[in-house]
Amino acid sequence: MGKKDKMDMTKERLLDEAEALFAQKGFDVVTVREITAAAGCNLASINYHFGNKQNLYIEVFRSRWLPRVRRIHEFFTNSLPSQNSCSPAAIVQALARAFLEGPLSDEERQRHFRLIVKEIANPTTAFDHVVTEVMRPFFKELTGMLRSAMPDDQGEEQLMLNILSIFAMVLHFNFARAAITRITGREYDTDFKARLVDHIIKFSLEGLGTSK
Amino acid sequence: MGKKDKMDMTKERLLDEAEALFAQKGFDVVTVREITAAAGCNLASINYHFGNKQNLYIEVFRSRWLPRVRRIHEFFTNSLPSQNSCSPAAIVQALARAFLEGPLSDEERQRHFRLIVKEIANPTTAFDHVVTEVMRPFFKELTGMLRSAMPDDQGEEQLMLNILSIFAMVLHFNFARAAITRITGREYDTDFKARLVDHIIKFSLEGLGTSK
DNA sequence: TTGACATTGAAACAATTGTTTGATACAAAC
DNA sequence: GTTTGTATCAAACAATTGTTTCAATGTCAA
Repeated sequence: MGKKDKMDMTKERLLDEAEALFAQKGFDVVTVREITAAAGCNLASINYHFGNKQNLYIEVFRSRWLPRVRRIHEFFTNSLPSQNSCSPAAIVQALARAFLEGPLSDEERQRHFRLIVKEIANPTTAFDHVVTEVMRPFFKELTGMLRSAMPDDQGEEQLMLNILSIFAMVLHFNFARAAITRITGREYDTDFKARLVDHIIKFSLEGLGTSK
Repeated sequence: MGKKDKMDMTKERLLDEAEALFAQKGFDVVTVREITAAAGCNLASINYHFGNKQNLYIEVFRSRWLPRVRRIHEFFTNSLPSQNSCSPAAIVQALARAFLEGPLSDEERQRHFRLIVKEIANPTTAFDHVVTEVMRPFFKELTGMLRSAMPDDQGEEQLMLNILSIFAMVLHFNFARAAITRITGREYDTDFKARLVDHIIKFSLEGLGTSK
């Protein structure tokens, strides 16, 4: 095994373990000792490969989060019946499915949403990249699609609120797992998750007010 | 001014400033030096009055968060047209109004939701109290009300998901302020907030599927 | 006024944090 | 085989953390 490979392996392991821990506990709670121990490498390796802890965090978003959301977007686009002029129902369904049962594994999805929810709660510099590179463009794309799809033309603000509401539910049911389980007594088993997807799609569609 | 008053003042100030800071930054990021400085008292006062930092956090929930959610609940009950057998629309409207334009000031509300969202994201022992004392009972009450109010009797699970979805939106639009502003470019001014209340009520009602 | 008690204050404490250092191991280039 | 450069390692670093200590202060009861 070449030296280059070994270095890459360490770097990749660090990114993987760091993302998992950051998503689970948040940036400040996780220690570099925790990450390096999980990655099975030396304490100094984070500073060697990434400069400092903050840069590692940024790099997690750049090399893990962004590619993943691009995969989701691709899945969404491919799920649409036709490239332009779909029904609102088709758009919402493709959207919810892409995020909830798209290309991500269950563990991946949980990591993905927990990470971004922490950023939404307390935005850091990482959020700037995410907003400008992914969120704002995707948001514009969606409003454009929905505007031409909705029968009665709603205002820009109404469209915006509708999309935000759909994302609100997708985010909520993913990041509030533990709480929902404790409040309702319902476990997040395969059954319940499938039920959730159906519910979110149905609730969102009705919420749009175009399902009738 | 008596000694007792002064002591109470310090304790109250500590609780106020602690809640504001915990809501803003989260438990681990906030330092006891930050809190005591904001409260204008000595570094040791937290340990003197509350034993340790963790107890202060618990006490914030007991003496600030719980009373506030009881006020909201009272507001909700009083807003209902009649004590039993209301329409789903009336229930949802009273619910959303109680949380979004109820007895809480705007700043209070933001603190309130940011605090509980952090607990939902990463539950501590404080969450146990909240779940058993407030959430689960309120949840049961709501399902009971809605069950008898809904025309077609939906399953327990369906009712549960509907209520969770409403809370998902209430929580989301309160805690994701900064993110929403950055994504959409829309400020959280009086206008927008009023618009939000209307939207959440409408979206939720449609989502319930009983507005037709 | 005196003594007991509760609160505040400044300083120090031990533990943990992210980061830096210099030695070591090792693969590729000459 | 020597040199060069990179990655890893144990150890130490300076800074910050929550907590403790003990003297000083002020209040109320006797």
